[in-house]
Amino acid sequence: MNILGYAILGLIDKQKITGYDLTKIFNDSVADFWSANQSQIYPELKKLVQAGLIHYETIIQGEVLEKKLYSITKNGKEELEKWILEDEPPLPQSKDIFKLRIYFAEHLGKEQLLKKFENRKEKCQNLLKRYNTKINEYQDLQHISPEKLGDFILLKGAIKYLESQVSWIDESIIYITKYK
Amino acid sequence: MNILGYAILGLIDKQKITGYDLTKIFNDSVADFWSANQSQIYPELKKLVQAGLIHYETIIQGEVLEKKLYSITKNGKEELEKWILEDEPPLPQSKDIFKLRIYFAEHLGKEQLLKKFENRKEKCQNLLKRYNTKINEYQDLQHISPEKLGDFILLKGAIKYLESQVSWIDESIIYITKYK
DNA sequence: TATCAACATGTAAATACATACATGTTGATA
DNA sequence: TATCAACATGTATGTATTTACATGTTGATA
Repeated sequence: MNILGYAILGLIDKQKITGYDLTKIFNDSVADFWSANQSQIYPELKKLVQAGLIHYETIIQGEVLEKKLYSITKNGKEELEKWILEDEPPLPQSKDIFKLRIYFAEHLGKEQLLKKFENRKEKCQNLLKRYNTKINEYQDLQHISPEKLGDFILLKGAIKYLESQVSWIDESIIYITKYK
Repeated sequence: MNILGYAILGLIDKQKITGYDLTKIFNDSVADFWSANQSQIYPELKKLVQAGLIHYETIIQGEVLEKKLYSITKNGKEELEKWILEDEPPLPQSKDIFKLRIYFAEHLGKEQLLKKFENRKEKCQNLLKRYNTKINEYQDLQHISPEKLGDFILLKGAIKYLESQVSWIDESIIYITKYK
């Protein structure tokens, strides 16, 4: 089974959910460490049902609109837990077009280079703002519920990452200004 | 044209190079922001030749071993520069199995969770050691050559990222110890 | 009551990527 | 001189992912 399958399994395990809402989650809340298109999700859900790891009940929304509410099976829960306990793979490699272009910075003038960094900084700060809003919901750190601890730690990680990016960008702008 | 094509174009532009050495570069020096398998590279080189963006001379190594030394064409250089100047896409999304599993931390015991973080920390520190060795080659910051500025800045970025990761992990270990 | 964004579920086609297969040479060293 | 890691170039197959297509409902609001 592929990783997306486990990701979906884990999300369904947290709560009964539709394919549509799964899609939103992959584009919002978990986008920082996993993502998937809607066109991947529906087929994957089908596979998981066939494998007996999840099942669904059909809900009628309004007059006729059918939506499928998925939940995890005992078998699915077992598979999920087995997978979570597996050894971790090597550090992931990310692909970053911006950095790739910076690697070819010989072709860029000083101003063009600075502009690219300023632009990147803005993007980081926008995302940072969103994440900071989110983390304010976790005021009561002392009594954080066990099932929210992972979410909180990951959000902290995303924020730390973005902050380090911004600090790197500021530093880089100084280097470029001085030495380019 | 896909991004790998531009990546290869840019690398060839820096120096005449073989497919074999390109492969090594994608697994070593630029792996932090781009990567590619050997099975992608050879077909891509063929496409770039067909598109007239690169060409090659055949070199004989030893008695009979033929290797193809690629260089960029005028046309290729133009395409490359056009691409480098393009607007930057949104912040890249990376996929991280470790973080995905942490998101499902309800299923992990305290010790298991701590072990995963310790393991991650070790991996970060190993890579950090390699990068720190690398950056020591750039002592003469004052007179850094313009074509090395990008490399240096990116290496700095990779190090900053790993350091922030390690700091995040340490912080997380404290949270887990306290609140799990 | 018309409009429209959000809700809801899927498929098709193309591209990108990883893993494995396949073959042979060179050069160092034991 | 036998061995073996590194050099060197490719192809085949399967999987993962993206982009686009395709259709219809619901509920808010103008």
